[in-house]
Amino acid sequence: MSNDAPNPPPVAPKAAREHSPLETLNHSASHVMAAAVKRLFPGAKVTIGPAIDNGFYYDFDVERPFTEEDLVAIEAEMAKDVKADLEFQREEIDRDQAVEMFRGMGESYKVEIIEGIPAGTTITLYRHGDFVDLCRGPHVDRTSRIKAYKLTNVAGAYWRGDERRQMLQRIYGCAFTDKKALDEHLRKIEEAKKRDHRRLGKDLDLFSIDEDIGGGLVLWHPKGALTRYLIEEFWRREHLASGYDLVNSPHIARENLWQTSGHLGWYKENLYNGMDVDGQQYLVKPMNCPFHITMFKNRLRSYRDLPMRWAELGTVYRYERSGVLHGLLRVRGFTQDDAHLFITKDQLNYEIERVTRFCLHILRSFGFVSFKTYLATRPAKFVGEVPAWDEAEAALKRGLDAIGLDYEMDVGGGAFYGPKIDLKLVDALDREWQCSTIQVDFQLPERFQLEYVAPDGSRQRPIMLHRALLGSIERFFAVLLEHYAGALPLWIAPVQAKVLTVSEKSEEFGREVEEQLRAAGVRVEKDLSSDKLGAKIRRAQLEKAPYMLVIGDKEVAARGVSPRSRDGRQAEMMPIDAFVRQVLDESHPSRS
RNA sequence: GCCAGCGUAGCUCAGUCGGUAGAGCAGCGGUUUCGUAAACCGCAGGUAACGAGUUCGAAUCUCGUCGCUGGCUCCA
Repeated sequence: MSNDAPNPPPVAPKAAREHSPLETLNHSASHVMAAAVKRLFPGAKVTIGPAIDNGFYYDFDVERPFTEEDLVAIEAEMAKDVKADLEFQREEIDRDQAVEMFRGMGESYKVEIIEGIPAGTTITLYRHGDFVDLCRGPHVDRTSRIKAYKLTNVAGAYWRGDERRQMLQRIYGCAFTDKKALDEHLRKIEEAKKRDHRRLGKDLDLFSIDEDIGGGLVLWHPKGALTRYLIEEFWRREHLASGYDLVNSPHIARENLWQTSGHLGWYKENLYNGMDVDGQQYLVKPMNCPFHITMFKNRLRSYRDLPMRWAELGTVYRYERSGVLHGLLRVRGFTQDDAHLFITKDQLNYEIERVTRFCLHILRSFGFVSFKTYLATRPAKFVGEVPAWDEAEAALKRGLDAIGLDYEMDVGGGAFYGPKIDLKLVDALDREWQCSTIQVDFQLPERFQLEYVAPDGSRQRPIMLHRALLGSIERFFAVLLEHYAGALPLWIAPVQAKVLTVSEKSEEFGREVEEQLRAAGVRVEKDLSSDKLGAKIRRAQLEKAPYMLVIGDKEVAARGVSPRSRDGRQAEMMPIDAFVRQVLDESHPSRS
């Protein structure tokens, strides 16, 4: 295994955060939009309107929600400002004056924002035409810079992201310096739609979510289940080879356990109602850790036993609010590729580095090459002692540094029980996906009074690391589908080769080829229908079969196969066993 | 959960002003036996998500419920 070999940094170091020209343009476009909205809806109150990853938005407090027609009208109204080529003027103003001014305008949200800024601070305003907005800037110099833009959708959003506060109406849009760039952006959105794992799941017959089963509960169809099996087999093999032990735990446990673990307190909103078993309350598990911990406590542990690395593909159930469910990416029942490491304090550094390397190895095996790493630190609400937190954060930092992984700080983003490393995958469309997480936990060893016997005979408390590499099989599968647009790598493709007969005359040999391939361990299907070859190819192509084996008179005569790959490449005719060798040879994880 | 939009055949979608449901693909049966992205003919398939209301009459208008989609909040 190459787990411990140093790996090159997967991503280039990121420059300090600053405003890109496109961000500035988008931000300016949001001002132009706000101006248009104020003209069309004089009663609307403005709030905030930043540039975001792929565009901008602006939140308004309005009498009634915007409609699609409103968006068209607002877009047209914006054109007036763009055409008028207005200048963006920066102004500085005293804080108290600013409060006065916005109060006079009836812009109560702006007043609230400014009142949150310390007294005596100079406030900057940006003005174009008659519209003035509290804003740090920067902006483009003139409205005519906004050559191409589109308002894409409207959505509700809470003021300051707080669901107890006013629901505002958010309009999303995007702006570009020319029409071509806008069209390119819209094309990308179309491309993303084609890759949507929900679409692919249906088209490729991989999985479904049925309302009769329940939202967020996944049915894995034969082909999806086969790929899942292949992923899991690989995962188990790699874990065993990497010093993990595999464990298994049940789906429910007595309420007591969740009382001790603390889930009944701080995780209550995600728990399903319990069930009565012989007068005892049982709960469906939302996490696997208490089971592994209980296993740890099953006997007295020695420092010689540590580190213990226990891994389980553990299926958990968590209540998620109906509005957040999304295909396989956000579900209510899912299988975590979980593991818990019980270690001594001295082992913390090494184990963090080791598990991070292992994580990269696993992810790279699936063909991901680009990652974004975040070090999430102590949140406002936390348990434990500050020195212990600092120590754990330092250990995580050292682990990342030792590997040479570039990372960003996610200040206050840690779990309440410990800091963590979040590793996000960057996919073929440059989107980030949260899958892997490596967390230090001081809390549970404490709550469960975990102990091991140290060399001096004293009882010591171990530290726990929680980690999931793929995150959940469901989410990871979705990311794989979107990354590969459904064309899964050969080693996890549910069907590796499809036998396509040209006519009935080649049917017998077609069956023979299928049987031979299957017997040799190739995942194969046949299409003996009376359709013409073109139709069979088309079907196999849409099914994203890696190899198509056309069987016609020539192949029958030569007792060979002519593989066509899904990228359209046509190989020379070869004997069946040569093709088998080729498939088996190519069917492996990406080298990492 | 909240805001908005949507829900018509397995899938993708039409359906005028409220007048009693339609296409393509898929499925099934037949014909065809064909060489690299869709052969032809036929058949079947719908309590219009569900429930109530308005109306002589509802896929169409109204209300409620459920579900989905895009966001918000939360997150593997």
